[in-house]
Amino acid sequence: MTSARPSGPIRTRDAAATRRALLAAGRELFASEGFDRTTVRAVAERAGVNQALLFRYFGNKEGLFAEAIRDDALEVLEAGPRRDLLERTVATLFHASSAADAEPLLAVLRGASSSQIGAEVRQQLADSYVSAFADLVDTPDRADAVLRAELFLSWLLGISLSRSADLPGHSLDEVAAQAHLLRAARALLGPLPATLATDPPGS
Amino acid sequence: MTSARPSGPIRTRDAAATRRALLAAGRELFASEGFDRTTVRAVAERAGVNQALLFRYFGNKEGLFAEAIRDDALEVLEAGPRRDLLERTVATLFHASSAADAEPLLAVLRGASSSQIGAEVRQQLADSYVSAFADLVDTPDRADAVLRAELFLSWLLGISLSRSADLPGHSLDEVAAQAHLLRAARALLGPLPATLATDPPGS
DNA sequence: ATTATCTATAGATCTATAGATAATGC
DNA sequence: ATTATCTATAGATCTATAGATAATGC
Repeated sequence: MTSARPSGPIRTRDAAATRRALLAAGRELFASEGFDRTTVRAVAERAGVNQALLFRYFGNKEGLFAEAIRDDALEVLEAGPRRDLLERTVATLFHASSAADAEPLLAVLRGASSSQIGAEVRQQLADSYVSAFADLVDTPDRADAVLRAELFLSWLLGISLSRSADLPGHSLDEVAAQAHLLRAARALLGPLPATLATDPPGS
Repeated sequence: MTSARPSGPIRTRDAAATRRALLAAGRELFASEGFDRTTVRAVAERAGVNQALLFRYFGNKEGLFAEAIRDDALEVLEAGPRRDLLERTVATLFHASSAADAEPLLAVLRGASSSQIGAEVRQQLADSYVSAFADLVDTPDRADAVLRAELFLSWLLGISLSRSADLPGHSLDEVAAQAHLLRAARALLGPLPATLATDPPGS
């Protein structure tokens, strides 16, 4: 018998391990390739299991996607105090290559390319992020706060796509990019400048 | 607009008109569906021509895509003074539904989902936009200006995707969204605030 | 006996091509 | 005669399923 290893031998009958391997492989591929360009055979191959098992355990490709992004897509959201959410999210997005932590977030974002895939789960996750970002906006107008948060989430989506496609912007100074993104995000989510605010600057 | 055929049916032998119809149909579908989810049969059907003609005139699907986005993708860039580029681009993006003017821009952006499709043409167009946006940045550091412009283009991509998918953000107040986007874009592309600006390197 | 895994393949696309048909030009 | 258009289909995927095989539990 082989001694137990971290990623474990999959051939041995172990339904739970097979499920986990498929979920992990799915998350990786969905994050880097998007839903459409990820094939079930590629997921199964990466997981080291027969592709028929994907259907046995998840019904279909969309079932795997939904479960893969549901599991821990809120990880970033709950990885620290809400105060640091902006900085933490940006850092996660830009460090996707070094750590696998961003995969659920990326998978959610990239799933957006396929309009009807995992709609309810994806919508729910996107709403969670939008709601959390909206909480950072200091305004009594909730609709406005949500609008700004949605614009920010769109930005994260665009950046993640640009980096995985070969559009410009994937190979540049990441530290500077983070700084610029954070600065603009604060302008987006922060208080309106006095010239645009409803009441004029009193002092 | 969906089936507007200028002069008579396409059945009449007219290679030029057939080409134009395929290009127009391709632009529309590539803009709204992206490259992957657009089928050659759907393009041909929308153009009202036999699908075999697409291959006759453009070689393959990618050939159609490349020619479709090359034709007038720089339209927005050249539709007015560079001074107004930011405002004009944002307005074009948000008014995509009312006018077909944004289709080339959207097609370029959405083509980003498929990493290798029309790579050279797409890269060239993206570079044109990035370069134009970078020109708006008032800094002697060209690399930094390009970086900021790339982040902005990524934002446009994310917004266009969010609006065509069912992610949140597609049905909200567009006037307010434009205002927020412009404000944050100015923070991104504009001069750095004094607190963050450092001494010029090597001064 | 149960069920995790594997083999083999159906069925549905989708891109692309070969060759037939038919409308124009000479 | 040339060539734009159409028919029919090849060939390559890809998702999904039915049923065989083999490892575990009772």
